[in-house]
Amino acid sequence: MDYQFKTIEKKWQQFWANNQTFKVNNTSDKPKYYVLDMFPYPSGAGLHVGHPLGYIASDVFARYKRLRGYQVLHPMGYDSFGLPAEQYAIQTGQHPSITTTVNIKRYREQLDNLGFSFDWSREVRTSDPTYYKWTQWIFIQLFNAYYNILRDRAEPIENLVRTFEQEGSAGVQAVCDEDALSFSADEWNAFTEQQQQSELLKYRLAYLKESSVNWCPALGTVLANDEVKDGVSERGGYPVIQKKMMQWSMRITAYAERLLKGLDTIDWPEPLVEMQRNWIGKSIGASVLFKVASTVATIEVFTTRIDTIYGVSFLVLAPEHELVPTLITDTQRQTVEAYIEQTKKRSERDRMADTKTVSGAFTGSYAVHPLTGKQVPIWIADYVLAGYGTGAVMAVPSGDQRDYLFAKHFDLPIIKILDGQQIDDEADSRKEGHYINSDVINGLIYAEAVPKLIQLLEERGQGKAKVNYRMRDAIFGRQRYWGEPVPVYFKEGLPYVIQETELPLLLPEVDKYLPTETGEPPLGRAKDWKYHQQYAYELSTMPGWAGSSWYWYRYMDAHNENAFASQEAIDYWQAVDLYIGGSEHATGHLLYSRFWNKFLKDIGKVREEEPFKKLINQGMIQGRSNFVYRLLDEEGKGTDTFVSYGLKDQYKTTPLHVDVHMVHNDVLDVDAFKASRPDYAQAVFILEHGKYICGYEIEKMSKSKFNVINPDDIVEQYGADTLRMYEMFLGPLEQSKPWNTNGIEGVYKFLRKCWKLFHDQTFRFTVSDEQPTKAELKSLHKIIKKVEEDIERFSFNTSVSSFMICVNELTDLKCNKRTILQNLVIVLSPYAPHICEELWALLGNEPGSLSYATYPKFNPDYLIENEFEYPISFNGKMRMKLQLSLSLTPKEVEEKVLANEDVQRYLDGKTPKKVIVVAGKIVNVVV
RNA sequence: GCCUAGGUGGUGGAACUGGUAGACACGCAGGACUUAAAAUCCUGUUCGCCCUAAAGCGAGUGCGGGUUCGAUUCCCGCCCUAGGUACCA
Repeated sequence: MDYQFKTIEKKWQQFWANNQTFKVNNTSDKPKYYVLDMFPYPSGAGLHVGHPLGYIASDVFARYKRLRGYQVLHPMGYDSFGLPAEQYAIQTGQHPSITTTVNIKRYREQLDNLGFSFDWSREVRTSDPTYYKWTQWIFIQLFNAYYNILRDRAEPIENLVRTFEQEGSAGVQAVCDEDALSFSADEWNAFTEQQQQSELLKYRLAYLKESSVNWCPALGTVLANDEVKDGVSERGGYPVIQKKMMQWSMRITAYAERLLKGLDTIDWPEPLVEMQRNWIGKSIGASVLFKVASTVATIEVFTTRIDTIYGVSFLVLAPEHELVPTLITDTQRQTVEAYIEQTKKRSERDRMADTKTVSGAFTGSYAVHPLTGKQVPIWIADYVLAGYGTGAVMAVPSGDQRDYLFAKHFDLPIIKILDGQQIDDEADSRKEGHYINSDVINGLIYAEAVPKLIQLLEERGQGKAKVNYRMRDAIFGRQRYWGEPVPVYFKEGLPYVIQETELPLLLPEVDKYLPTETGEPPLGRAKDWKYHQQYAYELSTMPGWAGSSWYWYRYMDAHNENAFASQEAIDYWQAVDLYIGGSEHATGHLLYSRFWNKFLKDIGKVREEEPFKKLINQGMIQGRSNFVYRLLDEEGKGTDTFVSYGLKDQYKTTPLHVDVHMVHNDVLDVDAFKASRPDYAQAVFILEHGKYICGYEIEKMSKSKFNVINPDDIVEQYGADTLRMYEMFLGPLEQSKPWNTNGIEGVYKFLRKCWKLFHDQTFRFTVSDEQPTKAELKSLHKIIKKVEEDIERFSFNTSVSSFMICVNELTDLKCNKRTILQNLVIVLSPYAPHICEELWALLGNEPGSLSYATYPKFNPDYLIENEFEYPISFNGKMRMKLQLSLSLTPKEVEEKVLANEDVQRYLDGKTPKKVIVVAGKIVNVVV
């Protein structure tokens, strides 16, 4: 029989499922390897050909590792809480869990079609109560913990309480809110329960705090900074405004330094590491206190250039700075208030867009320079951001371009502080030279000035060295229905977590998925949803990233009812060895996951500081959209005439997306187009060379662009093995590239050739037990080595090419030797598992045993040739080739080359300066 | 602006530590088989020059320099594309 991919693929997919071929245990003599994919959100649209790219790569790798003798954990699950299911519920009234279940079923069918080696017995769904029970459990642990700076780790909040009881707050070094109080042990013990709890909330790692949040009125929810793009919501594109609300937050800032340091210990793509570094945004500098003249108030500023302090000629505060109202003098009141009003009106977006315009207002007050004692004016301006540092800066016009422009604009003094500074046209931020006009540091250089100033400021109590981070604490609440309920109830206005034994706190049923009439989140609709009939539950749910911040541990022990995973499972699997997913999660999921992992380590539940040792970003597969060009009439309205791509510039046309399924090699199937919609039935075409040529563009794959290619269709036409190999063949894994089905024939042909190696002309299975020839062994061992090297460095595309070469060679050699083919099947099986299983069984092996076969050992002896055609170049220019034995030493090669007649003739009596023999194979004669 | 990655035939791409640039595949052209088509197989395919042929010559990896016997690879300057980020003090 010819290569019948449909029968073969169905057969083996069923076999794997029935025999649980890929089920793994949590104990084994084998070394472990953990290959993880970023689990998908099961959207209603299903998978397109772009989604499986990473899954195929990870599956190839997992299968390869299995052949190398590892026990491989390779699971899959669903990040099944999320907005689309909820939006759908709001529109239709259908419970999100139903939508989710239906979508998951479809995802599973599509995934099963591709022959992945997932251990489905470990599937997780974040929206499943047996799963989110543990998400809630982790939340409780975070609530019951604080960050001890001295020991640089999270600790139980009871430790903190004990310290407060015995010593008060004096000796405590912990990460906390700015408004944490100072008190003695006696004072603490005299606090009411309410006072104590409200103080502890300032230390907890999961805490409630009034904060300014991104509120999206249209979605009725709070969004994280990374869910807001250009002032509108990432999902849906609705406007977002700033609003003060009591919000659950995660004290991720406590881990800022560890998150930063950990980046040096993991094997991640450099761009991604860089993104996380920028996101954390560490800057080393100093904070300086400026007294406000003739008051007791002080303004704290943060600077990374403390050495420029003598160049300060004014202070600038953010318009939102809390001290601003007290600083405004009567004469300035009108101007300043007008300015504040004006900045409020400008959206974030406008403020960002126009960074050239200089604006600001003088408050009327002055601050006292801490070192010179001189008075400097205090201004407000919107180039200073309330959310970064202290919301106030010391302005040094000579060294900072923004300060420079500001000083020029408002005619403020510019003080030169370094002897070499060039400040005629712009600020000079260089640190070279010796300080001038700088009192105690005059004549010093940068490296000397900084420690001296810090010491001076510290002695006077006017400043200190300080490290500032850009990263903010992560907002953790969402005013939505379809998420994990926060396991918290309120007693006298203060939050308490529920008993662990009462978990999971189930998501209650509601009549509608909208906010209540009084503006409460949808959970407010759950009547009698109370903790012990008495206290009200928290009504917000957790954000999308909660469930995905620890899921790789649940795969280790997916059905454990007593812990999120057993100690044995965690000890065996440890951490993810290889994680494959998109780079869009750089500062979201991947940062939060590292944070939770570090916390779980601190409380002794897991053993690794970093969860994902190696990470690969697969590129996005984009769609290739096709366009037709509709002729416009004089009024600019569309007509029934369509102009071919090459002629469109001669007419007035408008481009329209056309379904790519009606286009082949950019030529439109005119009849299919006419039949596609009733209003196209009368369509007339202006053709070129008798064809209608479509334009094209590379865009994201989406329904609305009619460019979605469903993997099911490809599998139907060519089979899963072809699709798998083709996606790998398309280009480097990490690179984004448009989908183009044109080249798939080549891969399909390859698999058929493979099949033919094992069959005679009448398609009868035939192999020979004869001894393989040297040439055949060489071909085999080349591919053994190549695939090994390629997979280890994730260069899957070049492997596919090598397979093609190998099979072409074996075909030319008419090789049907059992030993060769048997090994070829093993090496190929990670890429094309179905056909390989079939051939493996045909070769007489036990069905299903291929997945755990042993990867053949490479023997370099077979690659050694006796004769080789040496390229001989003179001064780097190729002149001739020489047949020589490969076993010669470089010295012997040199002698043979120089003795050669043609070489002698070329040299024409001259003696070469030197002869270079590279890697035993290339000879360059320098004349 | 800054950070990061990249720029190679008609197309996707290969060339791993500097060593025969264009592997492999698509497409295209020509041919074989066939009544025909599909399938399959063979030949050619970086560009230019030369040519009856055999063969040969020159240029060539975004642009301009440099290091080297030798550069797609290393260094300097510039241009372009993609992703990230943005008044971060």
